[in-house]
Amino acid sequence: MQPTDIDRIRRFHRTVTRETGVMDQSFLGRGRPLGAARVLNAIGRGMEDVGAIRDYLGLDSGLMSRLLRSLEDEGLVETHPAPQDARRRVARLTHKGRAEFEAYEDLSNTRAQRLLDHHPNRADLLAAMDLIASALGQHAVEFVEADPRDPTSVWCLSEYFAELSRRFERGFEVHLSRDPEATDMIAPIGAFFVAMSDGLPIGCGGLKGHDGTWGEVKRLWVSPAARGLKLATRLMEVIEARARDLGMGVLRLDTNSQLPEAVAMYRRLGWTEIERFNDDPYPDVFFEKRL
Amino acid sequence: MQPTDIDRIRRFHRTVTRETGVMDQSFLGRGRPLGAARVLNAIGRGMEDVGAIRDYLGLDSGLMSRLLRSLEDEGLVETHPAPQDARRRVARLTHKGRAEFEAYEDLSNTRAQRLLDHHPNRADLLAAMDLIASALGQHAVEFVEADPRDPTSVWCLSEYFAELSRRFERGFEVHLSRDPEATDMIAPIGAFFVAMSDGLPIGCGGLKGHDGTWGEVKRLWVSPAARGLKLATRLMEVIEARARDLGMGVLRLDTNSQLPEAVAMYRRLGWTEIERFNDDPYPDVFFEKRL
DNA sequence: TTATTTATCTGACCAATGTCAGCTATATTT
DNA sequence: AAATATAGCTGACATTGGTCAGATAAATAA
Repeated sequence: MQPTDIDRIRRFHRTVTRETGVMDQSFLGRGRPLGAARVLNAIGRGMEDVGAIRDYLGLDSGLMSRLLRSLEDEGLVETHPAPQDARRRVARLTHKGRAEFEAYEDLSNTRAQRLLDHHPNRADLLAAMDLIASALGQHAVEFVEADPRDPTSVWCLSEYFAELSRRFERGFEVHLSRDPEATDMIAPIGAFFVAMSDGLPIGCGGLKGHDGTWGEVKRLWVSPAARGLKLATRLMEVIEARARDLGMGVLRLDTNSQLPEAVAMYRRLGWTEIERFNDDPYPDVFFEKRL
Repeated sequence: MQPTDIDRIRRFHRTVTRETGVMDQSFLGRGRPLGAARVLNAIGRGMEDVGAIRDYLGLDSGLMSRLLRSLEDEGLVETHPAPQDARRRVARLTHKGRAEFEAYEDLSNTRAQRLLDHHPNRADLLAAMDLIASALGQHAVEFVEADPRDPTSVWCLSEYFAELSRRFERGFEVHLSRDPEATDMIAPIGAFFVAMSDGLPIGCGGLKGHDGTWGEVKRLWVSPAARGLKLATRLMEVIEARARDLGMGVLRLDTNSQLPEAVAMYRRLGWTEIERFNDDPYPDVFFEKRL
C-alpha cells in the first residue's frame, strides 16, 4: 500500500517530535528546568525586553517572573528597569550567565554537527531543512530594516547577484549595473529590509530614494527555499509602506523579462508598465506605481 | 555574513520545535492531558503491549499505569492480561476510544493537509521531509518480517522495480526476470523484511529458500530518501541472521554492474564473486557467502 | 491634578509530570 | 518446592508548569 502524502508528513512530524524531545531532554543535564533554560537562551540570543521574551516563549507573566528570579538567584542574569520606560525591565546575562549560555550553545552545535557528519549528502540535507523551515515558519517571518552594508544584508545581496548571473543568459556583473549607493537605501533617503525567519535571512529588498521626489525598488530577492510562499509580495508591501512613511508619492522599478514570475507579480500588485527610465544595460521592463 | 551549516540546522530545529509545540497544544483542546492523549494514540496506532508503549513514550512505570487507569475510567481503553504471560497486560481501544482516537487523527491530518495546500511545490516538500525524517530516525528503524504479498511489501517491491527500470540502460521488466514465488520468501522456506521508519516503509529485502539447501538474497531496495545511511548493510545483516536461523549454510545473490554501490557493498560485507548460477537476463555479477 | 492604563511582581493555588520504594501476581530458574 | 526475576500497580512525594487575583510602580490620558 502506497504511503499517502499525509502519511509522509505525519511520519516526518513523529520523527522530528521524537528527536527534538531528545534534544530538549539533553538540556536537562545542566540541572535546570527546561523553562529556565529556554529563558536563558532567549536572553543569550539577544532578546532583552522581558515582555518580548514572554511573548516569544508564550509564558504567563507570573511564570516568567519566577523563572527570571530563579536565574537571578543563580547569578546568571541581571535585570534593570528599561531606560525609556521604567515599568518595563530588561534582562542581561552576567559573565557567569554568558558562560552557561555558551554551554547550551555547545550542546546544540555538537548535536547539529553530529547529524551533519553522519549524513552522506550535506548539501541536500541542508536544502531540505531550509525548505521545510521556510514552509513551516512562513507566518513567523520578520521584516527587519537594516543597513545594506551589514554583513547579513551583504550576504543577501551576494545571493541575489549570484541568482541573477545564473538566470541571465549572458550572465550578470554587478559593476556594469547601476549599483545604488548604499547610503541611498538608508533612512531618511531610502530603506533596506531583510526578511528573517527564526534568525536566518531568507529574503531582502531595497528602496532607493531619488532626490526626495521618487523612490526606486531595488534588489528584491527571495531565497530559493522560500519561493512560492508569497514572501516577495509581503516584502513589497513593507517597502511600499515605508515609502509612504518617507513621503514618496511614486515608486519605480526595473526588471527583466527573463524573470517572468517577477514581472507577473508586479502586475498583480498594481504596478503599471512604463517607458525605460534609466540606461542600465540589464533591465528591459520598467514599472511605476503611484502611492 | 553567510549563515553556516550549523546555523541552518539550528534554525530548522527552532522552527520545527515551535511548530510541533503548536501541534501538541492543539491536542489539549480535547480536554485531556498530553500524556493521556499520547498513550491513546500509541494504542490506536496498534501498540497494545503496555511495556512496549511505556518504552516508546519513555514513561515511568507508575505514571504509565496511572495514565492507563485514567483512560479506562473514561471508558476509552480496556486492559487484559496477556494470553501467554499473565504478568503483562495488553490494552485495546473500546468503541468510544476508537472514536476519540479518530478525532485526534483528524486533527493531525487536517493540519498536515493544510501545510500541503499552502505550499507551491508538494513533491519537493515531501521529498525534503522524507530525507530529513530518514536522517533523524536512522537509529529507530525497525526491520519487520512480513509476507511479501502484504500491501506494504508490494509497494516496496513496486518502488524497487521502478528504480531498476530507471537505472538499467535497457529498462527492466519484471516478468522477464525470474520472479521468485512469494511463498519461497516466507518462513520456513525463506523470509521477507521491510524496514519501517516511524510507520513508513523505507526499504526491503527478501531471502528466497532453494530446496532447503541454500538461500538467495533478492529484492534489496532502499528508498532514495534513506540512501547513504547504511540501511542496506543493516538489512543484509538481518537477512543473513535469519538465514542462519533457517539453517542455511550458504547464500548467493545476483546483481548488475550498473549498480556499482551494490557491488561494492557486497564485497565490503565479505561476499565473494562466483560464476553465473542462473540464466536470468538482467544480472551480470554473481556473489556467494558461506555462513 | 486625578483617573486610567500598562508592565511586572507576588502569593495562593492546581494540574500534570516525574520519581521512588514497596506490593502483588505470575513466570522462570534452581 | 523454594528462590529469584519480571511486569505492572499503588501510595507518597517533589518538581514543573500554568493560572489568577491582587499589589506596586510608572506612564499616559482626561
